[in-house]
Amino acid sequence: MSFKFEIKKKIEGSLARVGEIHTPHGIIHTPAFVIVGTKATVKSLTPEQVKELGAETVLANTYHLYLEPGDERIARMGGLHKVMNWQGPTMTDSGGFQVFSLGAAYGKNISKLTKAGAEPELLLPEVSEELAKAKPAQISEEGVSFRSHIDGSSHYFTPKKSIDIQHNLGADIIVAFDECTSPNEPFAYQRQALDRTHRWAKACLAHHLSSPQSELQALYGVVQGGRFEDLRKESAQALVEMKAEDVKGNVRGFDGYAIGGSFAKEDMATAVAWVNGELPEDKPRHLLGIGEPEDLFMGVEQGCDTFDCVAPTRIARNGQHYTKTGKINIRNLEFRDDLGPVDEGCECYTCKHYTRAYVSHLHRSDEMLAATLSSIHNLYFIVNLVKHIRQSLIEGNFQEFKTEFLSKYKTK
RNA sequence: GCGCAGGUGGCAGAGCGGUCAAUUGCAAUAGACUGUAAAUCUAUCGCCCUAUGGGCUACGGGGGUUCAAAUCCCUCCCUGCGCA
Repeated sequence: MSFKFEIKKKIEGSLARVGEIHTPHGIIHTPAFVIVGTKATVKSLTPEQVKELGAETVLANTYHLYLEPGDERIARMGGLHKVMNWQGPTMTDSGGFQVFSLGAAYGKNISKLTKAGAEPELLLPEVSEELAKAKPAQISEEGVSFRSHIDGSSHYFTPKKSIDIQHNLGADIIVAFDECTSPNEPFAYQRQALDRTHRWAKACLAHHLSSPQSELQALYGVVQGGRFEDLRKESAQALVEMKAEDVKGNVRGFDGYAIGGSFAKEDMATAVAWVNGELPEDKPRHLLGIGEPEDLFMGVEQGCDTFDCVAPTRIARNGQHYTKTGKINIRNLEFRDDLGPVDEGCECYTCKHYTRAYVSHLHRSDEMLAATLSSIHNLYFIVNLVKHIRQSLIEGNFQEFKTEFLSKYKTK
């Protein structure tokens, strides 16, 4: 197995560490931000642009690629790296998040993160059976039935199926099929969902190790448990204990762990800390779907090695840009005649060559280049923020860097 | 000059006697977005106020009919098309 995690430096009195994840397609220098390219493309960017802005790893999605163009077709085309023309490390998500976004969260105002003091109606249990039926994802004990968001056709995912798809896709790091629950679900449901996620994790591990692909691809288990300390810790422990025999007869566990779930923002740091306190030090930890600057500092501090998030590219397409002083929406009137760069002092391609006024114009006129230039900037900002965090850990001035950055960076 | 069709909020374009400060789209002004149902979604969008209510000014100009007119009539101005 060519996958390896090396810790280069541990930070005293903290869960944070600096490391390297070795994959068949290169090294991920951790802490690292993984760029999301759901449908085997980072929206609006070529792989050359992705590489140039400093990204090492790209994450694609099982559910989306299974539907279109089909994982078997991707395999026939030569696999994810080949079709994308991306030579670096890759990950695929399992479709577990779609269990949530197309299931419990469907049609509701809930997402990966819930605002502090979320609306009371979100805390109410599902009342309408009709509404429940309208959801494209329905969970059963064995798996999840989906209706395609593209054409409405029915599909069924099981742990085994998710792993098969991810084997066909061929990413360096793949993820166990899990149920991402809503933070508003009560303990009893979280308990039940967690047991199910664990059974699925076990099935994923066994199926993965029974395939020769396990020599080439690493599998991460996903910790769930909602906002409950005992469930979170139990989840981490349960996954760590899971073992199965691989094709060569070696008994193996997960190659790494991912932390999943939808959080109330104020709960996230504690949940991550609970989990990482339980996970073994020598395995990489990925924090799924998290990536705002303040969250990245938190995640690193609490012992996470990698992160992925759609925010940099999604908000870029909607005109919003990271700057050292907080996010700005370039479409706003105040930037229409602003001849400065998007973020003063930024070394990205966009900031080196274009003005706020021009980027604003591109967004106002819905030009395709708007998405490209803005995504380059935002991805550069976040990828390099995490690189900077890594450097500060190496140099021993993480706290100083964090304090300085966050004192200037305004969140609303 | 004659005939026909039109002139409605920044633009396009509904409405054709009361339920119209006026459908809708675009533009505009903000906001949201955290394992991508997302190049998406939401709000506001005549003026003023003691604002889940009230007042004022408005559908080319002017004048009428009517309890009531963006909607009907007269007239003037303007635009497009056709014919001279």
